[in-house]
Amino acid sequence: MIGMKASEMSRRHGELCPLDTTLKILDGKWKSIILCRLMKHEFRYTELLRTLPGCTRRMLSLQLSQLENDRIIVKQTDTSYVPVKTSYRLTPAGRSLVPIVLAMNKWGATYLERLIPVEAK
Amino acid sequence: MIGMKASEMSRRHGELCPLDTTLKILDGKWKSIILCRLMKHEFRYTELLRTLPGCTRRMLSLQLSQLENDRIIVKQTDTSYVPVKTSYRLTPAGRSLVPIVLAMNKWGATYLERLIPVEAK
DNA sequence: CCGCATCCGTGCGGATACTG
DNA sequence: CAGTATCCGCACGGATGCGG
Repeated sequence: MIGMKASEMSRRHGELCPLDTTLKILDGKWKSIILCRLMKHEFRYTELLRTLPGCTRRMLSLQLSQLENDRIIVKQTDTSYVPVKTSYRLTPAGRSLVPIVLAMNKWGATYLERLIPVEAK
Repeated sequence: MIGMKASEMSRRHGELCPLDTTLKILDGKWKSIILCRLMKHEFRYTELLRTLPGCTRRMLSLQLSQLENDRIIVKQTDTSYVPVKTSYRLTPAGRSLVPIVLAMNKWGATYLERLIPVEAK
């Protein structure tokens, strides 16, 4: 089950569930925030790393390669430089996910606001 | 970190991230499908269990109690019966999540369709 | 009918060191 | 600069049994 694509993972309930496919794609400690970065513009690897305090190179590589396997982002490697320059940007599929990510972010913000009075009592 | 509410969990990147709050609420093997069931109508515990092939009582209880802690669903207990009758339904917060769940489901379906030609080659 | 307690395997993510 | 390799702790979820 390791290294499997999200599209192959969503048969957990017997049938293939599109909702779980989407959730699986977003599942990973740094994926959501990486998508938030990449929806602004493309990023270099180290540049991206610097915007993610607490994220190790290992984790960044893992999350990026999973997003790449799921065709949400693409890596571009420019070998005409030494050391090599790589950059990451959203694919069409990745861009089509942006409105949903924004909707989830907005829902979460409202949820947290509404929750404060409940938590405080 | 165990038994923590989703609202308390989303500080992983230092700042509180509403997007991660939303993802955390949906994070759990059976939560998405439970929400799919409860958006139709309320369910009894065992009735719900029968619609989730492969889900154990332990897992159903776990997922339900987490959704309850996050104020997405409410449990109603009718003690006038023996054995006790319990049922679960969406809260206002839970109902407000439905459009997003539907959007994710739709996005996932389109994603899987588009992927088939890519995977096949 | 509706759970909770316990034990346990597996995989995620942290820490650290190494490389083209 | 942009990764990979290895080791490891811990939480998630499966299996099973008990209880109000």
